[in-house]
Amino acid sequence: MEESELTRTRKEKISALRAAGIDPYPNGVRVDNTSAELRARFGALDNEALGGIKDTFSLAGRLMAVRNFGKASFISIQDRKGRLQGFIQKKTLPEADYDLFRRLDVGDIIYIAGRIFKTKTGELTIEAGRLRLLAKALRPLPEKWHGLTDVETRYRRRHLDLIMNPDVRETFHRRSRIIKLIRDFMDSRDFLEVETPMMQPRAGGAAAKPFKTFHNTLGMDLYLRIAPELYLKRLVTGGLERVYEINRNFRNEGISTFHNPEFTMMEFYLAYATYEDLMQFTEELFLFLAENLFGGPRFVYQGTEIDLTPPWRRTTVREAVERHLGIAPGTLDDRGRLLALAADMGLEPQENTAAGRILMTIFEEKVEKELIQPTFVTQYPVEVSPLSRRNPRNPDFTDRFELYVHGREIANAFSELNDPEDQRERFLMQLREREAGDEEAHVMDEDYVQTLESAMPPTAGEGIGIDRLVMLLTNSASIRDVILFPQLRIRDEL
RNA sequence: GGGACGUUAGCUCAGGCGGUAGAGCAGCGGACUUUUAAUCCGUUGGUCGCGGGUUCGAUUCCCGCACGUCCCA
Repeated sequence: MEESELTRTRKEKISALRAAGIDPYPNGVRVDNTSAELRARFGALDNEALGGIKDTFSLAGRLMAVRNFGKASFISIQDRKGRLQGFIQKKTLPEADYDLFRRLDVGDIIYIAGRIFKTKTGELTIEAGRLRLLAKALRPLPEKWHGLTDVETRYRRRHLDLIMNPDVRETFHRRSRIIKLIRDFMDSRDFLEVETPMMQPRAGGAAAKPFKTFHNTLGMDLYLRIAPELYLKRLVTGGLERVYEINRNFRNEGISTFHNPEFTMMEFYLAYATYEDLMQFTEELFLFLAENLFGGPRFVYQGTEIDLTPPWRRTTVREAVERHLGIAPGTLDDRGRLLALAADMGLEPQENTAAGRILMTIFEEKVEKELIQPTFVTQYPVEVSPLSRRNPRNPDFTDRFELYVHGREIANAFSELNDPEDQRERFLMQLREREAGDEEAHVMDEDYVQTLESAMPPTAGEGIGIDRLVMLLTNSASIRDVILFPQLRIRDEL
């Protein structure tokens, strides 16, 4: 893009500053305070009390506003904690500093130091006795009243979004806090945080298409991981017993308000536990987060109150579908009835499609979006659960649950399959699906089967989608609002 | 992949049934010592997303494309 008149003017200002012996990008300045510290210390004092304080305080940040009254000006400085007002007077500043002030633009990074007082409107203010330019901005800030609202620009120029929109800063502060709280919770349960490969020779642990890359020296294909699952279970087999990882997964799939190609997942594995233990564990974790964030189990997401008070509803996939369709319990166990139901819905399953897959299609199409309050959906078909332990009473289904809140899957967990021979059979079943054209069927992983042959303790494991959880807890409608740099198509122009 | 909507100044937005466009903020010049969207006077700034078609003439109409948002698959 052609250089704007505004930028050209600013470059001329920089030249003029340099000609006057002023470095527009100096370094080494120390700042003693943040806006919030000063506000906390002095915000409650009146001018009489403040007048007794002879110390000077310094503040650095972005110049967000200038209100000029001839020989006096009010400025607004924004740092990481908020904003504080500065008062600039010709008579209290060194002449060189005042000259510099006249050359500043909104958007510049500056430093001021001086005594603190309150204006007659009661606003806490630093009366500048010194002023420095720390970094000159060449581009103007977005409009001061409406800010930056264009969604595309907000994502592509996140720095402007963060400068202009306090809500956005708050969301990402909260995201960080949530992840810290999760770590606190996991630590309190004696878990070990680990890191496992993001680049894997086989992309296993989930049903998804991977991104592929190539290692030049090793001369081998590698895949960005779609899940850390198989590595974490190797660690459990190795005796670590309680492990978790909070890290990115990569799935080569569509992008939507709930999907980003790279997303953050916490996976954890707990030896000597079952999926039923994890339901309680999940309730406790979410409640811990809500207590810390909201002071209780209830919060509002997109206009709907969500109540995390345990115990949460539990239902099997089949019960959920039967109740939703208003059909008699057990109906879905009959393959003919199942096919007919699917056909009625226009789902067109193939004659040879596994019953479990048809059931899941109906569930995903019709039931998922109805699960508003937190709900554990259990007993997933074995066909779609190649790493889960079979239910002892009904081996066509697995001891697995997914957690749904506000119609979206937030977590997925199961009692882990630790029988190496069953695991090999499951992989072979997946291999047949893959050969039949299912690109998301699990790959064969002999190395993992060999791990299980060394005996993995009975274990339960769970994955929690951190971005989706943060969406819920920050009332964000789109996953792009909780990921700092969401994936967008590249644009040629700047 | 399909549908709807959007793309006009740095930002937020108007507008034009076809004759190359306006406002506010920002910028620039000026006034102003308690404002906080400061105010007042003056003023600069545009390949109207990109490409093609129709036309004497397209930013406007038509087609295609790009990018984005939302919805559906």
